[in-house]
Amino acid sequence: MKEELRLDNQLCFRLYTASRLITQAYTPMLSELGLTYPQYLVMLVLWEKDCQAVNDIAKRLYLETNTVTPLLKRMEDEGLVERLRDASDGRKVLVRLTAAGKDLEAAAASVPAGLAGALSPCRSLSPESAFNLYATLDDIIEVLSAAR
Amino acid sequence: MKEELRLDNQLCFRLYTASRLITQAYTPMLSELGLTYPQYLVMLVLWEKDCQAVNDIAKRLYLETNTVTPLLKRMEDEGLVERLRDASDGRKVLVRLTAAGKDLEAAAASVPAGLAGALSPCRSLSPESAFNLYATLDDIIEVLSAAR
DNA sequence: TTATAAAATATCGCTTGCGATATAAATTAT
DNA sequence: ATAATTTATATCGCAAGCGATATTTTATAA
Repeated sequence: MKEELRLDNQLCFRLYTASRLITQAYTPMLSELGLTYPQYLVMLVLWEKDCQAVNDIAKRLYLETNTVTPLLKRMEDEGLVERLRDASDGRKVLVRLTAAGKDLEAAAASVPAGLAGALSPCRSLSPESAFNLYATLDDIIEVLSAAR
Repeated sequence: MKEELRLDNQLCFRLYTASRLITQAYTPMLSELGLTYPQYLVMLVLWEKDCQAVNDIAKRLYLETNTVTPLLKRMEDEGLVERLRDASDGRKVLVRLTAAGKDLEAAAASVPAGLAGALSPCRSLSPESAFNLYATLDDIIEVLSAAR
């Protein structure tokens, strides 16, 4: 068979698998907070800057609004956020943290360290190589998101 | 806010985003072949070695059988594979390429080059740094899949 | 001003992905 | 040999993720 079609030669397959496995590593910690992984990402966005429009959140996460809208509705049902029309632009829906949503940040503070613990056996994640990994992934993200 | 909770400091978010964007970069090429990205991965597995049990395919892709079973059913409906009980072990279902599934390999031969083209503006994907990226991702995959 | 276009969000339909669980076949223990 | 366990696959329910499309509001053009 063609060498290029070998699974082991696929960058995408590694990214896809590593991404899924890391999400799974988060799951037990996040389920204690009552969050899924994409919901956690939304919370990170809102903890950085509260009260953002749906579109702003979607862009920040490189997701489409048709993914984010139902996600936010579920989070509203959970009492994490509230959604309200922007008075100055009736098309926009602003998403704001509830008190419970704000409180969750303190509980989430230990999550990054928990994940670092799960990844600690990775010898190839030295500070230097992690830095290189970040740079390469950022490069890929920038190139492919610009192409869209 | 805590520095560790900043979205830009999340390795996982980069992997998650890069993975999704690369999958999207594949989509136009794969839809010409009538494949989704996970279906393409199954085809890569079967082109390497035809006639494998559901479980073997799932393990190779680090997926659960409850993901792979319906995926394979859809591929059977598309006429890409056929599924048959293993005569020597009635629990197993063997998955075999149809003639159409085999023929698709030739048409897929240009896909890796197409993706390489989409990624070609990435200056940080030199052969050397791609090699490092592979090694780091393999390390993460090995550590996290062993932890499960 | 009125028609047209653009922007923001939402809806619909479909495929993944996975935890929990069920079913059937093979293996092991008693 | 029969019961208990393990293995392999499948079913169910739910949350993403996204292409295509609809709806509403704002901005722009005629």
